[in-house]
Amino acid sequence: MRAEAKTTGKSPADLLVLERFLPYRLSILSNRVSRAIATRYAKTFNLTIPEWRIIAVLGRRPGLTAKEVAEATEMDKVAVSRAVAKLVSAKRVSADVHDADGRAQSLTLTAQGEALHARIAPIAIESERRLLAALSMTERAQFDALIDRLLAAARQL
Amino acid sequence: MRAEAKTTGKSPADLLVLERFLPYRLSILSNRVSRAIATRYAKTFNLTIPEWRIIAVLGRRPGLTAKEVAEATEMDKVAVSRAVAKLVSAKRVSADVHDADGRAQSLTLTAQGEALHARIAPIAIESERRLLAALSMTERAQFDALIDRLLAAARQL
DNA sequence: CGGATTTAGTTTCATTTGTAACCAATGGCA
DNA sequence: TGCCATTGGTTACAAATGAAACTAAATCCG
Repeated sequence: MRAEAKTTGKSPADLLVLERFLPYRLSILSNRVSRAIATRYAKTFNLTIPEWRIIAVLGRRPGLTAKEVAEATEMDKVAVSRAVAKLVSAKRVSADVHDADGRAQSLTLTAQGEALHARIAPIAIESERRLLAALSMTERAQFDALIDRLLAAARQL
Repeated sequence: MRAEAKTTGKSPADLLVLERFLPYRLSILSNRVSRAIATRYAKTFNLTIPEWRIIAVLGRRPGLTAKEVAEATEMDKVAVSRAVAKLVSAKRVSADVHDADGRAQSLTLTAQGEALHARIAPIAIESERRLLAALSMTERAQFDALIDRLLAAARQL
């Protein structure tokens, strides 16, 4: 077979434009959003994103173990361990030995943690609302559904 | 989209469900996709994501300076500096003093870099295609447009 | 010109993050 | 029982990342 021209004449399949490449775009979008939110929480509450996630999940589901928190937040267990340690030492979360398993710990928000949760939840909702203000209601629903599908697809990449 | 039943005492505005929180979902999606792709490139080509981005952008736009690369890839200049250093020492990129500015460098792919680019581009396109296989053509277009809008919105968060 | 200011890129140092090894409690199961 | 593989969680170490200080070249402007 005849060799193709060296630098020109790329076939469409080979044309990679970073700015249009979905994984790249997702990364940029996620970073922009996360950074905006993270700096806000860091300044106001001295809270990192992993800590924030743990507060959020314990707020709705008290008594989870570290492992369950890891599953619920999709963080790995080391990250959870570290964030929990900080939260415990800040008296925002209490860790009690689990009834049925001496290794596991039952994690719950302390009163302080509850108070914090009550303050951050509305802010989170508000941030999301501000971002989504760029879309109509129908578009939001569409987007949400599409993200769901992609999340599932991405699981088995 | 389903209406939330008010079964807890909390008002809707305060109800934060991590799994449905868009910034969280975006982060998870982006991570899954990036991780899948990154491990593949790491194994096959010994290439990190920042390096990969630089190769991608120089492939289409040779002669950019580090600063321009930073802008094009949305990475900060430190990250670019480090990745470029690795690429240069691996002889994948060459950095020549810029004609008009002695501080700047003109970055181009070497022959090796070109060859690498020619190999990774189709793989990238293919990965993206596999992910997007979960969506119909119309949905892809929709999604893409929505991401564009959110990217713009996220810029001024 | 020539000093002050800005800009391109690098280096340094502190933090964060990821991987693997580790410890201790548990659950099989012979 | 008692041994061994498994599991929940932590620790240790290495690599990646980010912020700020730094070098050197360019620009501004008297």
